[in-house]
Amino acid sequence: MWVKLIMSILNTIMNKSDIKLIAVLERTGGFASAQELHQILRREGDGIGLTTVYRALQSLVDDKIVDLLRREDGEAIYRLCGDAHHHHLVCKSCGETVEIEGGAIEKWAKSMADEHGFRDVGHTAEIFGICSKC
Amino acid sequence: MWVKLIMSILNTIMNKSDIKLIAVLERTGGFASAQELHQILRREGDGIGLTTVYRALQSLVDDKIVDLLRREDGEAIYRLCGDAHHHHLVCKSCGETVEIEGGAIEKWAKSMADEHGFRDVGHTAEIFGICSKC
DNA sequence: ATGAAAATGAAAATCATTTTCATTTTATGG
DNA sequence: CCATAAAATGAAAATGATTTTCATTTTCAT
Repeated sequence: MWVKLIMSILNTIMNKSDIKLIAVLERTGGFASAQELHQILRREGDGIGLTTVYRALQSLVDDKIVDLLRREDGEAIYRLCGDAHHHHLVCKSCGETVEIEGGAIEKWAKSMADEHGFRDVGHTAEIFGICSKC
Repeated sequence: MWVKLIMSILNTIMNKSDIKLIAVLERTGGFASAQELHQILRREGDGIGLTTVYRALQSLVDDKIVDLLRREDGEAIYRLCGDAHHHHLVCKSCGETVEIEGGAIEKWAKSMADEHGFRDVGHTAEIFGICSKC
């Protein structure tokens, strides 16, 4: 009975495809584009359609279960919100990426938001340059 | 004679279209997409083609005369590098944008780059949330 | 089981961006 | 000034991610 109620509530915001996508994102554990996620599922034998992948990702973003970011070429990439929040230092030449800690950014975003009366704020911050090897 | 030499040097990195684009970016003074810049030039009677606008913007980006950023929908937007470097606080609901100062970010980017041996670093940082009116 | 609502996916549509290619403009040496 | 090779241009086609359409399938409550 409780299970049924809880399931019905869950169903109002989530369906099987949503769950599949969450599972893949969890398994791959980082950023991935819709096209990549679709290919992974296909490779695993799931016949899910690309359209459904896009729809599921959209609804997960709407429900704030998944974050949407952009690659440098403009392609959308997704990651589970639950992932430890970090930023990236990317080499423009070889593409090497280092995950870095961004405590300073969190504080900056918070204080700027407060100062201007914004709420529910998120942020993006990436650093790009040339790594020591290049 | 000097003029000729200087012009020939300038011509190796810049042509008339490049200059047109710089002029529009200067006039509009902020971010604009390739399509918008093309429309503005057309409206002003310039018959420049969209292809040329894209090519000019690309070469200006390569020469670090123009910065390339991304709107939330992934569309590329451009601005003159010379513009005072600042960041944005954007309302996800109504789109209102506030320019904010980012001294803390500059320091963070610098120290992270140093720590990991990166050079020639740039960065992007935007904050998005819900403004007081929404 | 049955009908309504939700989910699905194939194919077409969109839209920014890039590529192709034939034409025009520009610069340079004679 | 002229010929010509190189650079620039733009129309149209190609590309690639994303969205929309729409007919079909699945789910679910009755």
